[in-house]
Amino acid sequence: MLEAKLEEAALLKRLLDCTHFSSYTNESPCSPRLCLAIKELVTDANFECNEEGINLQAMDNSHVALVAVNLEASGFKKFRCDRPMPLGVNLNSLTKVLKCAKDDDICTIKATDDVDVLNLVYEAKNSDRIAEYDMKLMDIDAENLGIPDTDYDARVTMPSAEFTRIVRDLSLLGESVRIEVSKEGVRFASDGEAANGSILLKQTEAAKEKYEKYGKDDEEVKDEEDEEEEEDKPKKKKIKKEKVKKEEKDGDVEMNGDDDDDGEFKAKSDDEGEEEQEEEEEEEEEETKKKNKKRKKAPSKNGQPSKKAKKSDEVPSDGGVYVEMNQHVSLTFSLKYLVNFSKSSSLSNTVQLMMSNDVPLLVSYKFGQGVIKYYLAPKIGEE
Amino acid sequence: MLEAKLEEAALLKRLLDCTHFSSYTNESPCSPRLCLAIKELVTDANFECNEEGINLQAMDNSHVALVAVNLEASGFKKFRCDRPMPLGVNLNSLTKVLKCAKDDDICTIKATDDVDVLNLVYEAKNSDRIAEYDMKLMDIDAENLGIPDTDYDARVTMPSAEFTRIVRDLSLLGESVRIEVSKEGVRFASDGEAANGSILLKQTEAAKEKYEKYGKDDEEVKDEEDEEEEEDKPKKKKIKKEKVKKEEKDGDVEMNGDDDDDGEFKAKSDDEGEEEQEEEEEEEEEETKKKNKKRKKAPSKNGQPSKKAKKSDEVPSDGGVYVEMNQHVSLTFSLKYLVNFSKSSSLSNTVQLMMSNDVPLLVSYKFGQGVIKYYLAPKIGEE
DNA sequence: ACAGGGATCT
DNA sequence: AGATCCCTGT
Repeated sequence: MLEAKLEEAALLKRLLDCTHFSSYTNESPCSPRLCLAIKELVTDANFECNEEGINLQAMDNSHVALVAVNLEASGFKKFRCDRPMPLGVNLNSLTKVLKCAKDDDICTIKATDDVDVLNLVYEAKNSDRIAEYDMKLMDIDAENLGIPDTDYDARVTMPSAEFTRIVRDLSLLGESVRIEVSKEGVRFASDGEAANGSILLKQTEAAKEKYEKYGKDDEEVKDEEDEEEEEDKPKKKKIKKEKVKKEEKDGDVEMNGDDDDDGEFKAKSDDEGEEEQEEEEEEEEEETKKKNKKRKKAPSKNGQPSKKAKKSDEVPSDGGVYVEMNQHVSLTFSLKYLVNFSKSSSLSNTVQLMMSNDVPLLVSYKFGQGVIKYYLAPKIGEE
Repeated sequence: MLEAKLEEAALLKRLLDCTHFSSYTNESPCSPRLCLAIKELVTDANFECNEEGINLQAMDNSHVALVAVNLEASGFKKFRCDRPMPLGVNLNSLTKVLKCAKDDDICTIKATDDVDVLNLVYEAKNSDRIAEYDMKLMDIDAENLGIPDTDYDARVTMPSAEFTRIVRDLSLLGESVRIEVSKEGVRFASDGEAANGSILLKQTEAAKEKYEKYGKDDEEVKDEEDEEEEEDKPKKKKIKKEKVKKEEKDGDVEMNGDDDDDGEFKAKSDDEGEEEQEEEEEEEEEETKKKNKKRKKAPSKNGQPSKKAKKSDEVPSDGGVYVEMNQHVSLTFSLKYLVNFSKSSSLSNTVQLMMSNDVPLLVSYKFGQGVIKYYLAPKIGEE
């Protein structure tokens, strides 16, 4: 059976907003015909549960975008999953049920081995209210969506709010955006009927320092866990750039630091998982203000203020932009999807864009309990 | 070609809010049927650019109201316009493009001589972000809207916030307002189904002193420009009040200090027009904190604080009311337009109402970089 | 505390 | 497409 307890129901609620994007992206007056095109980008999804946590993968109905969420077992206040089980969830139903939770409720989800029902319990912090819901589950073909496993040629790390702002702005003008990473920085450009727009973000030194280790925390954490490569870290950091440029393999590992489901890292992951649990408790203590997660008390330079009570990010949002690239990339994407993706800024102050020419864009938000990744196929042969 | 750089994009954004008023003035619950009546008061406008600055004139679609904006070249951080050129702008498009600017961006607009595209560049203060937009221009018949060139019998100078409040309040009751200037002050009265309202503003001594020279700076500046009537100035100032009362002609000139394009006053206008430009600059100068440019150093007594970095006004808003009149006037206007006009309170703390019986009202807001003037025909034979 | 803008729902 | 509600910014 599965039993997972979350300190705050808010996380699930926000996560579902980010997954179950169905918005009427009618910001494109240029193409009102598209406004109704999306309706529901994702309606059903399998929540794959195992002892390491919960993974969700779903492809939008038009098979252009893919969303993958990973919640680590350590991100829960309590997590137990005796055997792998897929929970076939209708996102509309889950959205409704989650609306019945208050943001600060303690939320426990349970499923028995016959996985035909998901049990959700919302408990007020002071325990004077307990709400319980049973949601029917469905049988979804666990078509394992081939997550593209690419070595990206460019990675952009930037404040999620800025990304949100950019795609929202450009969606006022046109329906697609060309993202171009070059030595001068990253450029977002869109052509519309009324106007064309182009935004160039230059890398800042501050951002470079701040984000240099971002996305490689996994390693650090790992290292820390391993406890033996402490002295290695600094080295790694220093050569990181070179790695990206020279060692495709290692560079990619770093670039893909977010990858969760790769076999070869499994062993290590296991360790992490258990440790993380401990950390979790630690965290709670740390989270004096929020539900943030910063697991290890790593040589954390990301001592983040965690402004509101909403975002649980490790990096302040006032960020600046950090660009890493092996080669110039230029890709065109549908803005309506990116606008949807950018709703994840409620989960993290930082976003990473990973790109290589002619392969899907990866938009990744790391948050305290895991990571949400979006993949979007580029438009091809577009003007 | 045209190249104009503004210290803050916010000015343009606010200006467009004031020009492109399309609001559903549904503040009138009394007449919900009117809510949809306006939709778009002004959709397109020509931005007339020449070496002296930028002028915009537009009439609302129902030809009842007219808006005229003058931005002085001196109000820009940089301004260059090699030859006069009209930029035919769709205000909807410009609104969208301006939404893509952050308020504190440095904004540069450029147009080449073929004026088919307006180029807007938004540069973050720290230059790590540069956004560039190209907006298509259109060909608009430069129907030179006959701006009424009246000698006004009454002028009311008051805090713009108070005017905003009054028209908003009265718009809750009825759809028109009678504005009456008499010796006791200025009265705003509206009759509605639910209630009638009447607001009397009496002139205050403080306001008299404060505003005595407001709107007449033009003259001073003019004199300065002319450079030869220096000795005349003090004289003029002293008799100013008398002028208003005795010499209709001269009084009007003063009262009409803002008029820009009048045929018969052209000769005089010419002087005045140029003068105004200078005054503008004066005003800006006073705004020591903003993007001022102050060319001439006038004997400025309006050393005004200019609170925030937003409003660029020469007079504090805590104002009081100053009334000048040659004769009693009483006129009735549509409140929905006045409510729209009053949005310009974001540009200036002070507003001037100029009236004569049976001619359009002139509502004028002067701000650091120029002036925005609204003309509204009175309702006639109304109850 | 109020106003404006954005997002969601009908 | 319009109206209402919520959130953010001033």
